[in-house]
Amino acid sequence: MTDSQPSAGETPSDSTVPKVVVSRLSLYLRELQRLQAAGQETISSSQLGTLLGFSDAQVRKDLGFVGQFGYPGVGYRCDELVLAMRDILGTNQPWPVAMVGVGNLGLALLGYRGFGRQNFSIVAAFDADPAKVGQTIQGLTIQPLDELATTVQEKHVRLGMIVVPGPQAQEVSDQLVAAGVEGIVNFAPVTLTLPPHVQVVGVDLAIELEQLSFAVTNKLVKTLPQE
Amino acid sequence: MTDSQPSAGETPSDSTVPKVVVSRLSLYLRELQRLQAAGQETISSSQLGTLLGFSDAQVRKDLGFVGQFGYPGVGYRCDELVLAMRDILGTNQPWPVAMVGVGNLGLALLGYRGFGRQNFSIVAAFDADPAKVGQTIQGLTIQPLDELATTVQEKHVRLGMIVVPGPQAQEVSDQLVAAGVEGIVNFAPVTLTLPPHVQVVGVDLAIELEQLSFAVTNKLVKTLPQE
DNA sequence: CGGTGTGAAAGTTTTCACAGCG
DNA sequence: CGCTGTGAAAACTTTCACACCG
Repeated sequence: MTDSQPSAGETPSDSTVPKVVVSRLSLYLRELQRLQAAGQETISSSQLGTLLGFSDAQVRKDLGFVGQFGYPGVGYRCDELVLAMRDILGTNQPWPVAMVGVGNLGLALLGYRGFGRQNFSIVAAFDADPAKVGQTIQGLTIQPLDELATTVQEKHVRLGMIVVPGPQAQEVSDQLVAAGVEGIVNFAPVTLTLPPHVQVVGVDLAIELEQLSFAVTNKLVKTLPQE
Repeated sequence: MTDSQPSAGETPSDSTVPKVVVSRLSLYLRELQRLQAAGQETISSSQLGTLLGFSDAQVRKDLGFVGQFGYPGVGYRCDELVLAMRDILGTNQPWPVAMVGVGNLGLALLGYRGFGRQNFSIVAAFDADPAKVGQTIQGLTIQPLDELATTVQEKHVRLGMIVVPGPQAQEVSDQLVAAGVEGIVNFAPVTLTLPPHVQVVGVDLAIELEQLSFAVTNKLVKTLPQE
């Protein structure tokens, strides 16, 4: 019920940035971090675009949605832009995440180092299977689901990750919402019904392959960028 | 784009279907398969749309891109539409997949049952680590990378899955392309450079979380559908 | 110069609205 | 009737092109 308080600091993050633009911002950030690590100081929109398969104009327009970062005649300073993108995408602050479902995939995600790089960390893991509860993995003790609400509170968890089989996903999702998470990554192959104030991103591995089988079958040369 | 290909035919899969439409077709198929399993015979565009968070018009337009499947006054017959969608997306035929990189995530994907459901099966797994080569997992013996080309040929592999760390991904990708795969799912957090006839879908788990942290921070209520 | 930021034009996708059909 | 398929309108996104800047 509270109003929205963007307060993102200095960026004009008021207006709505199209979703597709946000997804490209993530790609820019990923590439910029690589360039930065490689010691590159500055980059132009056309260089960055070429690296990712976009036009220079698109890079500039996209960045224009969230601020003004460039130096005419020079381009963008990598480290400055990395900082700005992280601010905008939210990864300058830590994000404690709760995972539900510690099967094959859950285990793998617990061990995935890539999350930490962007300030996400899985701080609690839950499973409905009593045989799994109590086991310690990657330093985390698997908890029963009835501890979810308390733990979310205690550990200031804002995001949940659903890694249970499809048929259980909606119920888990309801529990995460009741516990107060603000966003959910859903690895289960079902569409979740959620209150509108809870954000969701779905990752269905079979669907990704399906997109590919369509593209291959139809020899789509159409679009370029990945992810 | 000028004139239309008036009804008549069955699958006018000639013209280019926008990428965003294809991704929704996958969601329709997923939902339809669930409905079918639940015994539902028919469904209208508005029911299907409601289930997924789309408008009825969008469902009809999307389906209109790939054919004519509906019965006025009735809707769509679930089993018919499932078959048609699978034909279009390519999952009525089997897709043998080669996986490269058998770490945490690779292991989890090897055990993931969801692929089989859509006719994908991982028929070979490769790793550069000599300690892993020769191990048998899920009935598959891990092979060295130098066997990639031969195995791709022998097993008629058309798709590859890259599950190696970022720095190795481009090289692996080059090898997959050289071996003749037509499409790649890339789980490594880098953008690959590929010849234009090879299709790619990128899945970067950290980026998915990033999209969520942006959405949560900016209280985006904007868009609805997942995946 | 080389390169940004940005209006205006072109192109694409979504929504509307309605004829037509079983 | 209820619901599809589809042109036409509206909304949105990308590309173009150019003023301006260091």
